[in-house]
Amino acid sequence: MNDQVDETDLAILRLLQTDGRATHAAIGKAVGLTGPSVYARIKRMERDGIIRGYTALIDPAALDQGLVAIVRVSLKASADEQEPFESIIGADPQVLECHDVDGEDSYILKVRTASPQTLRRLLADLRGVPGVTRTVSSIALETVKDVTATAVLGPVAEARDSGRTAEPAEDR
Amino acid sequence: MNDQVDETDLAILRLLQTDGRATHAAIGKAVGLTGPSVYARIKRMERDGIIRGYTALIDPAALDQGLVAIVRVSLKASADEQEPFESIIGADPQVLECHDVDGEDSYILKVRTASPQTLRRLLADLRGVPGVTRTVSSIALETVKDVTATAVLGPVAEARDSGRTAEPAEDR
DNA sequence: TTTGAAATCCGTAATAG
DNA sequence: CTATTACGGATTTCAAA
Repeated sequence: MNDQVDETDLAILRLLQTDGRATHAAIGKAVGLTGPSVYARIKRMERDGIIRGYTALIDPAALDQGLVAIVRVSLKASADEQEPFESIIGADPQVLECHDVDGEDSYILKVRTASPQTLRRLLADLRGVPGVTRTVSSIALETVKDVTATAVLGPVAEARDSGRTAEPAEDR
Repeated sequence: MNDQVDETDLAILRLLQTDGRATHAAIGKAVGLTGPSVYARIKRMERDGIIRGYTALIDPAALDQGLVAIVRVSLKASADEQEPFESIIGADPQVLECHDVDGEDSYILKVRTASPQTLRRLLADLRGVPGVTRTVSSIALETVKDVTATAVLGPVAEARDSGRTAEPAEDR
């Protein structure tokens, strides 16, 4: 499943997550390679889908999207209700995340809006989607942390535990 | 509060969110400016904190961080319990988001781990933090959507039309 | 993986609108 | 005040070994 990602690759990924516009030469100096070597590794990882792309991190407040809310959505338990919901979610740029979760809820969303009023409108839209029976919103008073960078913990090769598939973590 | 961000800036931000490594020349061609003009605008937005940085988007599975969970945390209602919690959250690279929310919960986290076992370990750490009285986890069976790009809906700091523009501003 | 090289790009400066 | 042109230096990208 895991493509070959050695430690040099991990170091490159770490640097690219810190600065997505770092030059190949600078990356090379940090990892002990030359510019073209770094270039080749990056191109390979882009081809393999390990690097999905690059993006600028924008201050949401500057785009008048300063309000964050987590929305838990309950959907009627019939298979054909998911399709319209997910396509609407995908089309709304104010919905940044949508996770199909186990447990009590059907989906958990992270949304960004300009104000409580625009959030209200968004929630009204969500509740209008066929199958949606309930939404519970939690407005973020403050976002303590919000990073996009996936943790780069170490070489992927080692298989410490590959137990079975996800079972609900029963915590309370 | 809003810095001056005109429609050209918005177009640049949109392009940079789509491709954080786009060249100034390419951006310029798209928005009708030359490379140096784009460069000046970008530098200004970086200085103003509108552009916070650049990052590569990495496939979490390639870094063995394929499991996503949303964790709701309840904290004892005393002011001095927040500090240790937030500092621990900030130090853990597996905690990607932490929102201080209103409502029933104290915090809502988004975490990434390798497996249910590592999630279990993370939750055990969280429950060990002084003041934490309860955690409720929802494991993502599938992440339907997960974007970092803030929606760029339209001009923020009011724009009086200077002629016809391609993209009308919509209030949402 | 490295070196080399060509095309492109960046970033500054000076100028013009 | 912002955009454009001009230009030296850096970077990307592709060869070849």
